[in-house]
Amino acid sequence: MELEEAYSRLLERFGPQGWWPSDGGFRPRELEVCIGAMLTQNTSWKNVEKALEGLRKECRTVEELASIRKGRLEKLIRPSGYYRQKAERLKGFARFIIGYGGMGKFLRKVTRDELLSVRGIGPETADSILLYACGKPWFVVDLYTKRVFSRAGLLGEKDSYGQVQELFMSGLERDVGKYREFHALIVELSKRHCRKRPSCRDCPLASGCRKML
DNA sequence: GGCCAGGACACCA
DNA sequence: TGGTGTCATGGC
Repeated sequence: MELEEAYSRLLERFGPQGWWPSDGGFRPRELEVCIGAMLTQNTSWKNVEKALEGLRKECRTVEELASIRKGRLEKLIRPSGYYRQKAERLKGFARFIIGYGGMGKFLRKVTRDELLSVRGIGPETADSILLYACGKPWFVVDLYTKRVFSRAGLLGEKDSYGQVQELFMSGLERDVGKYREFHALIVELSKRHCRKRPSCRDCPLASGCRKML
């Protein structure tokens, strides 16, 4: 099975996921993706939503994020876990964006290396921001991507982030919409088929692997 | 009551 | 480079 075929199968089964930013009150709305990408590190999206819900009431711009008291920010994002670390890193990220020239310039011009220089932003978070906030074609690799596609026989269990990303970016049409949907569909596949009691029989990709993530 | 979620980083060999 | 401990809440 090739990657384009895997994408088609997932899209047909689960439909479009629509992960890109809706209007949640942050300005610009892409800021929600940037914040969410950091808050969701090793954390379920449900908990992130709780944190965003509190945050959006009093902190909707990078300027507000940079100036809010750290203790207050910790309280607001507490449901997302690791709240001390994340509060510190979010404020640092906000200062970085302001120093960069503001959200507008940041979204247009920031590079992957520049993002990786920010404390708290690693490869997956950087690519999530580039893809879902900046609209640049960087494929997001997560643990699920590695596990699902190594079981489907398309990559090795121990391939590095860069190797996996290269495989997807060379094996797919370079298209932001497709990259966005594909990553979201892989997460959806993992949720539905690979957790707890694996339902492998009708798995669209690796039928019969019978393994949990 | 244990396990784990849309990771990153410091530290070590 | 590769392995390990740490950070922490909430849902199931």
